[in-house]
Amino acid sequence: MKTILTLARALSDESRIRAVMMLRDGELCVCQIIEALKLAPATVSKHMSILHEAGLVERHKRGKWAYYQLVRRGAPPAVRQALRWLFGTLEADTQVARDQKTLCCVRGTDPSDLTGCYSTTSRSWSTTAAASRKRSKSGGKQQRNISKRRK
Amino acid sequence: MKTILTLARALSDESRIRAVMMLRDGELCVCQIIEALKLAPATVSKHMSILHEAGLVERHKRGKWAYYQLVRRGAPPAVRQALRWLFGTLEADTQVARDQKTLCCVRGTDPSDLTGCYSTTSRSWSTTAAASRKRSKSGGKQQRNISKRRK
DNA sequence: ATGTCACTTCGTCATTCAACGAATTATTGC
DNA sequence: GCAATAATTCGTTGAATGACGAAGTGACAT
Repeated sequence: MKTILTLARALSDESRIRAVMMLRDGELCVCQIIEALKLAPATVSKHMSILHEAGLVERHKRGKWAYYQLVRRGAPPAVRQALRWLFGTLEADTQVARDQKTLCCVRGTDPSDLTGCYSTTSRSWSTTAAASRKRSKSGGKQQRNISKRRK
Repeated sequence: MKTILTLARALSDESRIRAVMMLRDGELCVCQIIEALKLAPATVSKHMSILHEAGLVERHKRGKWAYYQLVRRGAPPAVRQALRWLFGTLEADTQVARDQKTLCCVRGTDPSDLTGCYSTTSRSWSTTAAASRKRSKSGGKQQRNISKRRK
């Protein structure tokens, strides 16, 4: 019961579902997930930790980067079944498709080129937003200070 | 995405999971679920409404009683897969087993013999507990909504 | 019609939780 | 050593959620 409750809770947040779906094509560095979700590092870290505790993802560090990937063999049936459920249901989801498109840009990039998330000269979120905007080539305006990511 | 989020949220509460598992062997009256979960009527009603909105259960009234049952055919794949996931994972769960044992007593009882949940003279939960204790071995088979007995 | 019963809905309270900035840890490079 | 970077942990805040009692709704009995 505790198992399935932890799993259901882990999957009851849109950002975490998106993160799981993003990992379908292979491991990702935390900074890449931050890029795609456009959330603060602290928030993404917490999300990944929740997914990890539910047994859905594995973590391994390489250098100063932390990479997450979906659990592989050895995963309990409850977890694998939950993942199949997700994959099957979100096959044609628009948000998932958008994220995959975003990851096409991010995946080919070395983590060291994604710097900006942790800039000390300005807030992380705004730097993150600015960086992503620069990458996506629109030098538009910048939404300040409030991020209302509520599901 | 909305679908799977609603489903995951619906299944991220222990009481609701227990309710779903209890319905595996057939429909139940709300008052029977109240008995088994030992929660206030208002709380159980809300839980069932959340399960209903997620597409996991159906509701139909007979007389003044409301019965819930698991969705049958016609249910979307996402829902059926979620249910299979639950059933498979909680196959040997101790809480689910306890509930089934409780339901052995409650299922054979006519809803009209379960009165006490809505007593106005004392708190519902304590009355509920008292009623369940009092109603030790009342025979009687599954009957329609005919109140054959007044207390 | 009046009352009772079986919920359901409403309003409230306490807890949980997602989001963030700040502080901390860990790793790399100078 | 020291600074910079990547990620995590900590502490706070506001929104969502679960619990309940009270009030409302509809069905049935008298």
